[in-house]
Amino acid sequence: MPLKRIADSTVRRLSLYLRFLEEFENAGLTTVSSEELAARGGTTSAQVRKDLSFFGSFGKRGLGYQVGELTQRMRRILGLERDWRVVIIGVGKIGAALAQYEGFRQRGFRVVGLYDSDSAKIGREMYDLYVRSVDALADDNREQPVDIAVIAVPAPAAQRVVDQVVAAGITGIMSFAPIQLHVPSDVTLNTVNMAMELERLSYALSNRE
Amino acid sequence: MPLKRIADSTVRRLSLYLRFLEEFENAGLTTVSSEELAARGGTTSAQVRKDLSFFGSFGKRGLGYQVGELTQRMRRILGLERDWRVVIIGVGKIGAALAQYEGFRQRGFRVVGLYDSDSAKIGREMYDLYVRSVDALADDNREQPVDIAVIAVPAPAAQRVVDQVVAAGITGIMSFAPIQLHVPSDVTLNTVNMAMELERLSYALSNRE
DNA sequence: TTATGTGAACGCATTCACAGCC
DNA sequence: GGCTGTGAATGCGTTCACATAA
Repeated sequence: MPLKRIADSTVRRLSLYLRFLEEFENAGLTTVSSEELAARGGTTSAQVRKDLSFFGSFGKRGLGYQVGELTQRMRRILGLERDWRVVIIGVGKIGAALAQYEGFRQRGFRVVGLYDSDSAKIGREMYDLYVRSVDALADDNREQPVDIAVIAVPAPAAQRVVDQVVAAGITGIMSFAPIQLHVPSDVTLNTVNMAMELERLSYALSNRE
Repeated sequence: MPLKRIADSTVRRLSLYLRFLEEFENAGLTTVSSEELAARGGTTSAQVRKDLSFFGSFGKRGLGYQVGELTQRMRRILGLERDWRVVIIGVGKIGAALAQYEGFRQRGFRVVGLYDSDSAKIGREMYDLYVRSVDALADDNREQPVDIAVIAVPAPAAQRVVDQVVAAGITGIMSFAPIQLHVPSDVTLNTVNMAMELERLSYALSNRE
C-alpha cells in the first residue's frame, strides 16, 4: 500500500497512535488533532502528520482527524482487520505467560497451538489446548496453516526450533529468545530480546550524570 | 565515559557483541576480528569498529581483538560489572515469569523484592520472597535502596504504579506494560511493549510482496 | 600483508516552515 | 483563523575508503 518502504520507528508510532485513538474513542471524542496525538506519544505534531502522510491524507485542514475513521485506517494499515493464527513453541514460564496474555487475543492474535519438545509436557492440556510435539508442526501446518510462530524456548534450542518452524512452512516468527536468530529472507522475524533490553537499561543507568 | 551521546542502536549492538564474545570465549578462542563479530550479528565490520571506537581503541591493527579483554570492556561499558537490585511489581503471569527468569540473575540483576496491590497475593511466598504491598515500597527503598523496578502490572494500573515507584525514589524502570508511560527526566525508563511488537509483525506480514 | 581506527560521504528519519484547504 | 499536508532543511547513524600500525 505505501509507496516507499516505511521506517520501523514510524510503524512503532502508528501502533501508539492506534492505542491513543482507541482511548479517545472510548472517551467519546469524535475529533483529534495531530497536536493532541503528539502530546500523548511524546512526539511532535509534525512527526504525527508525516507518519500519517506516508499512507494518505486522513485529516481535514483547520479541523483535525475523525477519531473513528482514523482508528479504522490505523487498524487496516497495521494489518489488524484480520485474525492471525498463532502457535506458541515452548510452554515454559514465558510461553505459558504468553499463552494467557490477553493482549494477544484482543488484537486478533489467536493462539491455536502449543508446542514443546519436552516429552513430559507433550500431551498435557493447557488453556484448552493440548501441547504437541514440535515434530508435528509441519504436518499440523499443512492441515491448518499457521501465520505466526512465537518462539519461547531456551536460547540454546532457539535456532534449531526456528529451523523447524521455517521447514514447516511458517513465515512469521516472533522470538523471545535472547539470541540473534537467522532465517531465510522470505521469513519475517521480529525479536524481543529481554537480556538486551536489560543491558540497555544498565548502560543508561551507569552513564547518567 | 564516552565523549558524545551514544545512539540507542549502538548500545543494542554492544549487547549483541558481548553475547558473541562470551560464546567465542567459551569456545576457547583468544582473538576475534570485527569481520567475525559482524557476521554473527548481521552487521558490517565497519559498523562494529565504529561502535567500539566511541569507547576507545581496543584492537591491534593487523590482528584483531583479544576476546577476553574485549569481553571485559563490553561488560564495563554496559555497566554489568556490578549487581543491580531489582524489584518486580505485579506478580501476575508476566511478573512471575520474570521473577524466575534466569537471564536476570546471570547478568547480575538480583531480584530482591516482589510487590503487588492485590491483597490476595500480598504476604504470599514466591521464589524465596514474600510478596509485599506496593504501599510499602517507599519505606523499603529507604532501608535498602533499589536500583530498578520492573513494572508487570495491567496497563490501566501502570501509570499509577510508576508514579508510586518514582515517589519512592527509585530511578530505574523497566516496563512491560503495553502503554506509554510518563516519568520525570531524572528517572530512566525502558519499555518493552509486546502489543507494539506484535503489531509491528502484523504490519510486516501484511505488507510483503 | 592484514585488520584497525576514523574523517568524509552518504542516506535516511526528523524537524522546519509554509502553502493549501476547511 | 486553524490545522493539515508536504517539499526543503537539518541532524544523525551508517557506510566508505584509506591512512595507520602490527
